[in-house]
Amino acid sequence: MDGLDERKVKILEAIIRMYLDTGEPVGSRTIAKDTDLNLSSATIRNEMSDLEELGYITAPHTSAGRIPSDKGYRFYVDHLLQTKDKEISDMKEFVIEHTEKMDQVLRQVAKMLAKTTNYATMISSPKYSGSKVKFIQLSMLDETQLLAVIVMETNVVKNKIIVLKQPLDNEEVFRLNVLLNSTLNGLSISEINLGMISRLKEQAGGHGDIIGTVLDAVAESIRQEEPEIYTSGATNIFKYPELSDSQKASELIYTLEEKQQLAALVSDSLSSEEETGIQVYIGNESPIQTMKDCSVVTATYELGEGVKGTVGIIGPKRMDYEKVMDSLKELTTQLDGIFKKKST
Amino acid sequence: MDGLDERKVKILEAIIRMYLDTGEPVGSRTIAKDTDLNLSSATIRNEMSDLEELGYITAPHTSAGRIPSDKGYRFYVDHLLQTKDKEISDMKEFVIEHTEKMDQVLRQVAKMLAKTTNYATMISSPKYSGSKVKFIQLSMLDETQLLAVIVMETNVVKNKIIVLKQPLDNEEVFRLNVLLNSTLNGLSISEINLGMISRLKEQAGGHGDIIGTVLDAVAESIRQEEPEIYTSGATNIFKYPELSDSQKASELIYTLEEKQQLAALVSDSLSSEEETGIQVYIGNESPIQTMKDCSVVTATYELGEGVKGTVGIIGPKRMDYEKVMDSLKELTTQLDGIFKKKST
DNA sequence: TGTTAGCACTCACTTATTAAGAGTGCTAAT
DNA sequence: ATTAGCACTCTTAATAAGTGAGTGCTAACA
Repeated sequence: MDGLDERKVKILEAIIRMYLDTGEPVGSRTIAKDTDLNLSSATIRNEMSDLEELGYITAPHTSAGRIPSDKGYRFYVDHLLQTKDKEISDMKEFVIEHTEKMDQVLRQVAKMLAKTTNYATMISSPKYSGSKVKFIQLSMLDETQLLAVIVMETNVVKNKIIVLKQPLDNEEVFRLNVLLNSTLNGLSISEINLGMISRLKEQAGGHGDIIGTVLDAVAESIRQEEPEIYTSGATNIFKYPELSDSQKASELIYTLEEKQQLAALVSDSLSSEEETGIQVYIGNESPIQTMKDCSVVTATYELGEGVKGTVGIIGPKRMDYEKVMDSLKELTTQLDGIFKKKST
Repeated sequence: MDGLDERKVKILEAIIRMYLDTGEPVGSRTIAKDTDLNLSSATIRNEMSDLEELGYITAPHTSAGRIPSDKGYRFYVDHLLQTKDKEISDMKEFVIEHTEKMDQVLRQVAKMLAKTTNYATMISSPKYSGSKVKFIQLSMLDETQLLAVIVMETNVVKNKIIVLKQPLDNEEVFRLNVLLNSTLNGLSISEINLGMISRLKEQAGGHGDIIGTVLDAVAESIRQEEPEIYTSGATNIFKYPELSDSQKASELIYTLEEKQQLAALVSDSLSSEEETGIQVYIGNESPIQTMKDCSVVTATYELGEGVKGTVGIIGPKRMDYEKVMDSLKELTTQLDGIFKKKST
């Protein structure tokens, strides 16, 4: 197993466990005492020396204990950590009442997660990639304003107010409504092609510009827009001395506040084909430079038919991986519940 | 003038100006040199001693220079600062296409402002207090789902999906639409009373529950909901050493992240009857405890007919009040432009 | 009487020195 | 192979000394 005998593994695990707990480098004596190996500190030292040579641990300076390296953490996560594999409930059905409501749920989720884990958190809104048009309706608000309401199959509702140069009478509005619905119903954006658009405009008889604007709104609703990302608990990083010096904290919080860079994390996480949907980035494994001193654990949640989003936890490398991964699994199932309730 | 002769005022001003610039306590020699008073440092010292006694400045310790006290800053803002009074454009007309779009504009504004000022910023979404119903429309999405679209006079659009036990036929939907529009059109929430509601339900003939849900949605649209607050540039506070120790930074950023407490600031600022709409909170004058080491400058923007919001800048006490106040004035006029453009 | 030069004094901040402690690596004995 | 012992290293905390900016006071001056 990667050049490690059983004893080395035990020692490595002990080192990591302790370090996770205290955040302090751990020395040979501590290990000798707190482990059931019944070895002297000297022996442990020898083993530690080996482990260092193999790259699993490093010493911050000559006479401190050792701390896990990225490789060490990686080993821990991959081999040592066996989470109690809770059954992941299959979430299939869901209805979303409102995009706005969705907002609040996600915000709340991020907040709760931050509070319970004591780490910084992020959550991306689900990506409605292949979503289809369910219903379109135009109505005149007053002489110059036309309201377009577009409902997608996922029940995402989009509104757009179009300012007209001259009013449309009721009959025309009705005609356009029929035209739009009969043509676009059940189509996803990839199925709406140029030919169809020009045909539509033609049939609209002089109101081609309106059709154009409406179609733009439709496109906007369906488009692979970069998903919204919500963060919370940024200030939790101050709880970990190794991250809270002015420089690092500032950078970190900035990336959390700006959100933009987090998109890389989201798409990376979404594109991965992990069975469990959980992904762990340790230090430089993360696509985000400013997080090189952190670990990031992400999970994918899925609300049926390819509608996916990402939840993530950002903390120090010595984060409690076990707890975090469990929380995330738990959460994904809870999300199911939340969205189901929203549909009634 | 508050027990200050002209010379004292000049010295006080010099102290504040310098301190704003450097963030360091300023001593008598510096003043003696950098001022056109042609006095020796000893004289300045005497005057400074007086100023300290009067409470305008304090010494952080025996042998440092002096820094302005809250009272000193207050004097500066009230008497010494005469901003070039740019004409505040009267913003009357406006149209808002989308609540969602609104989001983005506000977010963007906060961001820009943070970038140009190098302080943390916040902006509250406008409060549509007395807004009236312009248009209501119900439509069936499928057998069980009814979509209610509510448009307010400010062009805020609200959607609500109502799940039905049994389908409504087109005729009934039409009837309900007419009923709702003819009854509610042009009314604000305070004008929709219980009598009207029960009458409506009665006329709805068996669909009272639907009316109820729709009315709830209407109420939700108009309600004095606490406005959304957007913040940006939280990490700017790290640029000011006096705010960036772990403890203070954490607290500050937390209040910015949580937003909730900022509501106090918004309502305080909105309720004030300052002529210019600009409000300055120095240190403990702010309603928010965690900002006792900061100053906050807020401005009210108004988009016609009592629709108001607040923009704020949060920085160290030694913030560049002049620049900040100008920026805010400038911004309020710009906001006008932005919202006007959105309407075309 | 207001202003100024001079001087002793204070106090934060910097740098150097020292001491203590934790931990390692190596060697020699078991 | 394991372990005890010991010299060595390096961080951290504590202490000391020096520096310099700045003050407050006093006495002289215009």
